[in-house]
Amino acid sequence: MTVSRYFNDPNRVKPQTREIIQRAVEEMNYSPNSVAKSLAKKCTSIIYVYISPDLEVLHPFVQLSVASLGERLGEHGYSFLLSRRLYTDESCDGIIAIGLTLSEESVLASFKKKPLVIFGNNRETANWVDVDNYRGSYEMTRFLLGKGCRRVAYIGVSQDKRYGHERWAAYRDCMEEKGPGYDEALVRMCDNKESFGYKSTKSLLEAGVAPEAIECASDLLAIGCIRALNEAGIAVPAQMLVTGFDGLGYEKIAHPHITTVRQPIYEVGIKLADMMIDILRGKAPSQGLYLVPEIVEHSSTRRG
Amino acid sequence: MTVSRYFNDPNRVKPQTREIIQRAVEEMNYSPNSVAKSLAKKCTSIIYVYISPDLEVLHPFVQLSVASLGERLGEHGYSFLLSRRLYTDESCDGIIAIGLTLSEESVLASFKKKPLVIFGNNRETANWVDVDNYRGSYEMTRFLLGKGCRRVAYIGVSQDKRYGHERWAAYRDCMEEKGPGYDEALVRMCDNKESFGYKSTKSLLEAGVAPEAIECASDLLAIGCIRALNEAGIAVPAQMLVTGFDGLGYEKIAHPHITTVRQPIYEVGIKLADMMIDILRGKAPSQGLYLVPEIVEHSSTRRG
DNA sequence: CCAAAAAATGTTACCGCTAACAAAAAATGC
DNA sequence: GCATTTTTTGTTAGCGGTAACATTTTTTGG
Repeated sequence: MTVSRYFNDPNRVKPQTREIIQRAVEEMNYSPNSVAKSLAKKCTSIIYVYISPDLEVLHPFVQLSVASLGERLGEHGYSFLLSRRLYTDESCDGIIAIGLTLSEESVLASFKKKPLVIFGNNRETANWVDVDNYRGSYEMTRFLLGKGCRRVAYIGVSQDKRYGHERWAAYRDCMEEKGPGYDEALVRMCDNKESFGYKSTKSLLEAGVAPEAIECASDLLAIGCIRALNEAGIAVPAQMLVTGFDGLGYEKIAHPHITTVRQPIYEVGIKLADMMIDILRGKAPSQGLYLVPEIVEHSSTRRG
Repeated sequence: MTVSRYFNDPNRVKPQTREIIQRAVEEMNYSPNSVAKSLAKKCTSIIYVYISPDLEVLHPFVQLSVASLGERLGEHGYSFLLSRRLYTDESCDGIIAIGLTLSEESVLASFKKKPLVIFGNNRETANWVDVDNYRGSYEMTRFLLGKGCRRVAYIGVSQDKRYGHERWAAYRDCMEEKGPGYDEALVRMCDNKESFGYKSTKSLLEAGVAPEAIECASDLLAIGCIRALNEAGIAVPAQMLVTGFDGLGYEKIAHPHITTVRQPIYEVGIKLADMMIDILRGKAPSQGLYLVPEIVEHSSTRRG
């Protein structure tokens, strides 16, 4: 009846009637049933956000979903249903997937009915947003070379993580292209944990390769790195520059604060949401989007 | 028709028919529309999880909701809709609220239609789950006294945070009841940041109050505390014991690893979910539930 | 003041499922 | 084989909205 109009476009009911309805609504504490609405309109205003169980719960990308992604969807009138399982259920308007593994990608087939946006560069299947790890890492190496360092050591995350490989490859390429060349003796690869940063640094020091800077593939590694340097009596940044990667909070726990490559995870969330909304509104979106991380300098590379 | 039965209880259709349906389902890639189901059954299998915007996005309690709470709800067939705004919309079976402020509590009135479970000890309004900060802190002080320390210093989180007050009060009471009494000279209150842990420790050292142990109200504070001690050449734990509170990951970044009071945030999520499910199943639940945090000893208090 | 146009409201069918009951088919017992 | 019970399937109405059209009321203009 007219009440439906009242809720969807109050201007389309006569002011008098509007008041009558308003009073009645308040009196009976009525609010429209959005389930019925969804059924009738064949859209739910719900976006299904899938976070791969492969991602640890404490992963910052999990937070991203609650933060910027959720906010942005909310601004456009969408709710989001978080899940760590794949449902075939389709009571949503679209799906945003975070941290998809290859095997999970196959399940996407069954999801083809609904628009899909992925965090990660799935070049073929769907629209995606990703952080350009390669470029961030490349620029960090260049940044250190620009500071006059020649012997830049690298503590990387082992290659079975895609981001670990990308960051390392960028370091290698930059050392080749803009620096003194790539030297394996200056490189250590390990798991992304504080204690491995510590061990790798010790290993570098013991090897006597005498670097002028240590570039770490994560802030966590850099924290361990700085601890090892402290123990060895090597001052940061006076005697050694140290850099990290991520910029999600850990860089400010260490002292000195760590110069890092800040991953724009909030922007990722925004872009994921925007891309989805564009699709739902019928705009043909860009197929893929790389976000460029940015170097944030702190005291671990500031001399004088 | 019979298809509905097939989906809800396959045993209630004849095996032959079952196969026919099965084949048809596969052929047309059919899956039941859960929106229509919700409308007909008048329940949605969706739990609305409200996280107060007052909580920083990076707050571990935000993660908890994605982790254990979400998992548990999922196990029982519920999805959860995360939100940082209060909707009057009622397309959910129940509401779980995290980090409610007092002003938000008033909005609960409008939510009375749906069962509500709160993280925090709202003694009056609703069912709740909370962590017993007082008890955790009390036991930590006792733990240090039990190690033979008499002069236990305290770096606390300022009192405008409820947990800050509770933890401090427990320290005070324990020092009174089980120790040498409460001495304000041994206490510093500050914001919950690494740098304030550092400053407060310096302040304690400069004041010459000569504590044997420093109890910090959070692991973050303890990290700063250890840094200050390192700088001053005071060895932990050899010359000074240090403890933290939270046990959410930070305690393992510092060296030595910090003895802490682990907040059972995963259990909180489980309990919140269980409480909600109990209510939805018609069981009268316990009104409130305190979860007891637990001391986890690491090397920052281990001598010999 | 009346016809025509515009604004406001009402009517009907349907979104896709389930509950509750009705009917038909199969199994059982004597 | 027939009545009775049990199992299986079908029918109907309705969940609470919306779209599309129909109807009524109000406004407008000459």
